Amino acid sequence: MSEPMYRDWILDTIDSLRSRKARPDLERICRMVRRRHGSAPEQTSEELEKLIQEQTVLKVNYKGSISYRNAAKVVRRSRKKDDHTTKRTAVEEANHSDLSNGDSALGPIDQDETEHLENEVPVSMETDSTMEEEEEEQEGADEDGHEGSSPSPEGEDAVQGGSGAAHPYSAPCSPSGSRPGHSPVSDCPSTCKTSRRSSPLSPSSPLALRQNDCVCDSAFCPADHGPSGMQRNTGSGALKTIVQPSGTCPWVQKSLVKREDGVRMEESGLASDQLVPDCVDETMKGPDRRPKTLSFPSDDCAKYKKGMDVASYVMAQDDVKNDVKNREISVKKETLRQNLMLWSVADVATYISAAGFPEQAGAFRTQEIDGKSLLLMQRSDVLTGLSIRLGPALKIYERHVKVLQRTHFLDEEDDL
DNA sequence: TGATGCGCACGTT
DNA sequence: AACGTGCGCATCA
Repeated sequence: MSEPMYRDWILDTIDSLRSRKARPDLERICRMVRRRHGSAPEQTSEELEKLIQEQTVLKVNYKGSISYRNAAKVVRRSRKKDDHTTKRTAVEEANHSDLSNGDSALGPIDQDETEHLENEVPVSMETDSTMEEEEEEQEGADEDGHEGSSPSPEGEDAVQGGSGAAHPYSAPCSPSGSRPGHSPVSDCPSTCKTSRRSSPLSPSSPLALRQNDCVCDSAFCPADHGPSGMQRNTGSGALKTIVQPSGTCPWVQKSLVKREDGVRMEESGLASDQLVPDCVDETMKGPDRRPKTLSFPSDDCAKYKKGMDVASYVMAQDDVKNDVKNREISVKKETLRQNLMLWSVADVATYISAAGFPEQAGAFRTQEIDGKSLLLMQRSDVLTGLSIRLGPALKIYERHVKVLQRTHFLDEEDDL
């Protein structure tokens, strides 16, 4: 994790640049940090990368160039409707929903966020891995996309859109299939159903939260998998949020669940639809997006479309989704059980941030809450012991802490 | 010369 | 219409 001091410097710098309407790019950030604090650009760059991995800072490709966003300040423009979340499993909710918190909205992750980032393309680490490809290649899921797969030529260039092209990325993204080799940063156009991509992330991965929803959820693979980022693309413009994986997360094991019917689901129990960092997203996107989250094989999709009205189609998807979710959850639970005790303070903070509470993640970090501590936390600890606002605290406790604890302890009981 | 301020255009919601 | 973003230019130190 990055040092708190650097985090503050960088976030302040990003805020400062934004306030003066200057693009918060690497060059400006490094320059300002050096000027203000005397820190070497290389060091700043390094710390910035860490922040990106922690999702404290979002790296986005906006109008053709890379920009950095203060995740805590990314505001979602539209609120998602809560009802959408109703059907989700507790786990899912935990993961997604909250994202919505006002601030969180910002959270890079949540879908909303992503939405609002519209034009931004998430850039994953230097190279973005494309998630799209993953779909196809998936089997190998891990490897592919991740390590840096390809530089993202288009990623940035693509963006070239600077021209204002409305959707610079659209092309690339589009049908994921369209571009086989593509750029690492692929975006999925809205057309891409989110569901399609399976994410390499492990369900438990905090980061995972964000990704999904995005339409393109890219798989964001934390650490182990190299740069996988979450990408989201709004149909419209091409926004990709980039979330970078953090190298340290234990949860990285990926899990892809493949259904018999061939549908690949994201394992993350976390939400299939949620995010993102993207992302970024917010976890939940509007209702309209939900359907996308689940991907059906094209045939099935066609069937549904033919025989059902939209509502039925959506419901059917939910059913399928739930079914898949249950499977995913079991996988997730195992992963969680194994990893939660191993989560470091940074992992917990990343999780909280990824869940849509970047501002509150710092409190967990400050109080040095690691996986073990998280399991011991009581409601009052979260509500009053972290000095965070009540609203976010309640959401964090009910949707995340409690869920994680429950999942963890239930598993233990099962083992006994 | 570099930092900063800000009008304005653009894109999305 | 409101809002976020950032280019491009003017101004300041």
